[in-house]
Amino acid sequence: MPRAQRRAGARRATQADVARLAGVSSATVSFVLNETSGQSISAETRQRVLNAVAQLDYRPNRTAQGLRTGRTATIGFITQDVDFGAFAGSTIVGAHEAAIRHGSLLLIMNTSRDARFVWASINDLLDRQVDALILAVAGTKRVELPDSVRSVPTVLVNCFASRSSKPAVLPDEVRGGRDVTQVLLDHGHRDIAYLTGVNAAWATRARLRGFRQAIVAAGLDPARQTTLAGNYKVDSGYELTRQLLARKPRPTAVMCGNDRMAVGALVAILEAGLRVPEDISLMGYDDQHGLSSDIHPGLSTVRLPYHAMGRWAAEQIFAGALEELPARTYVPCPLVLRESVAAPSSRLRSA
Amino acid sequence: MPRAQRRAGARRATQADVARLAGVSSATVSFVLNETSGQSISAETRQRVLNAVAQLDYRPNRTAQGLRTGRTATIGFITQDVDFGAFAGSTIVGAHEAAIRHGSLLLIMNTSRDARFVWASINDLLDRQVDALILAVAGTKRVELPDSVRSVPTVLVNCFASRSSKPAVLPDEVRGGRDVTQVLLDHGHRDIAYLTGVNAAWATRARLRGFRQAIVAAGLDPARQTTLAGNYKVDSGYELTRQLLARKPRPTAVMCGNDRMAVGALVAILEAGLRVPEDISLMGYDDQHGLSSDIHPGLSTVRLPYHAMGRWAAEQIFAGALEELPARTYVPCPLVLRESVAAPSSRLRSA
DNA sequence: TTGAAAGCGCTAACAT
DNA sequence: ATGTTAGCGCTTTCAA
Repeated sequence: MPRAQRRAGARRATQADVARLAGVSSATVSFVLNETSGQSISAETRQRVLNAVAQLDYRPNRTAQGLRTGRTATIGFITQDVDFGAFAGSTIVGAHEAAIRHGSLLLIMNTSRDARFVWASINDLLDRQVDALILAVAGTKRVELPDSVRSVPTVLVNCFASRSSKPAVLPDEVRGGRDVTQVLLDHGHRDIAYLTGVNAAWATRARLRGFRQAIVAAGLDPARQTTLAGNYKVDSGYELTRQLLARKPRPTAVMCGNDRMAVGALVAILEAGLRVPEDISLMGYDDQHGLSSDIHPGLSTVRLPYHAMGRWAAEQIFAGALEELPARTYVPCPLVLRESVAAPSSRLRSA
Repeated sequence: MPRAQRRAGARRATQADVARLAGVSSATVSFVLNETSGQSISAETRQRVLNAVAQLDYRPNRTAQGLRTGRTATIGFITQDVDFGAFAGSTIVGAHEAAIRHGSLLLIMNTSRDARFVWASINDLLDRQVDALILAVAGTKRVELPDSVRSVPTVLVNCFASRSSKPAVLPDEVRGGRDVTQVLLDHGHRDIAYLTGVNAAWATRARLRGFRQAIVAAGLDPARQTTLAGNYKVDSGYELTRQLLARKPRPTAVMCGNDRMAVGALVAILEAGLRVPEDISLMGYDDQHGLSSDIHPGLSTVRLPYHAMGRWAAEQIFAGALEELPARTYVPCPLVLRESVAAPSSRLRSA
């Protein structure tokens, strides 16, 4: 019973232990275990080694391997997300999946927004000899990188660097905004109100651009569509929608900067005695877990490709051709259609 | 200019490089940098070393240190959370904060629910010589641990092990349920409906126990209070509340298994032309980010201490007295009071 | 087909 | 007060 042999606290078996038990050299053990190419080991020796490995419950010390080979099979993952919202979580999981598939793990560093802390984190990670770095930032923005990353494969997620040539992956927010608008247009809406998120944000502006593109493409005048500036919170969706409902004619569809604002909008609409989507169509943005899918009626929205971006970042690292990547790669935000959109009601259209 | 000297891809300076430049032995460099006790270094030598370090931008290779000292300053963190809901995220951040404070990092492994994968993950982490393990599980449950963890400091978060003596930290759900109920009782409610979550869950049963304790302590009969079984989704809160509103007299307060159910309840209440909290008081559970705080009116709820549990787990590891800990430690779930609770309206009371 | 030996970058006991 | 040296556990030339 191999397990029974090892008492609590007993030292792990080393390669030397295996070699001794198998009556071979430590090099041979290494050759067998790594199936080193260019080395032929007799079937018999091989079996003896394998038996010894099993008997001692031997597992190579990855730290020692790392020191020797210079590869630690570890990717440093830096986030600036204060509380690991959906963003960092999904991005990590995406990167993690790809990493695992290639036998690597993620060494995670959650840092504040202060650039100095980010730099310190990067250096901490490099001290631990990570093979590559992924830097993920919650709100899309520009970042500064220290010189020390120059020699380390690095991918930026949801951010882009000033003067570095590190490839970045970003959500295609322009297309996201366009797609959301198009859904509404396709249903026959011609009077669409857009309640945007925080104006200063990169994403907000990109989505608004997409909105205008779709409106123009439909032969309508963007200036005649209502756009109101909100702040991505439920309350602002609620307040702005109340304003909207007081107008006449009121819009037949409301597009929100995110799902939370859409929840606020929904409450305001219900309070006014109206129904979604019969009286007013509603679209969110984010596909926030536990919100858009569970609300009544199910909220049509667009998913931010956090998971896909995380996975992409890790995959590029393993593909090993970071230099050939464009400075920015855009990942589409898939539409998630549920029940909150319908054709405008004729009653409202004539109102 | 130290930085300019290092071209891209240039090899990192090693301790030997520093020693050479400072004209001392590599041991001296180590003594200076680690402030090794029992070693006295002349101020002058010390300064020479420090200058060389600065000039070469030297940073010790933590992998090599780890191999030598047997300590990697890394904690393995295992989660079974498929998509890193609020749980894993907050728990990681809590553990991360404590880890950072002690100079350690988190090596993260996200795994499926299958016990074999958990075991494999644990072993992967041990191969990388992590100093300790934290195993965190999303839905409170029992877990099985492999023998290999016996010699490694381990803390369980939100789960407990069968035959191992690893300390566990869990949310005090009984008290949470009791506290929520007490808030309602304190406001004068005597007819409280409890829409529970999934019945099979440990948390659901614990909260229900707390509910009953509070009801009994208030001198009321638990059998006369309505409890309806839901499933933690928005829809079930919506449906059950509709059933509730059809009854007469209808309850003056609704307690929900979680915040998402409370959102469903809110929608049903609004649809029925009633208001929260004027006509009906509402309480959630979880304090789900982006939901409870942003909804209108703000949802009174209880916070699951994910962050606190994660931090606690890491702190115990650094405190280094895991054996002295009780098998289970319960962390309180703080009340978060907002606007969704008021005294029952007299109109309803007499109805 | 296998073994001996050097060495990855560091720490720590032991010399001097 | 500082240097020498022996490893930590592994990979990988080179030799046999």
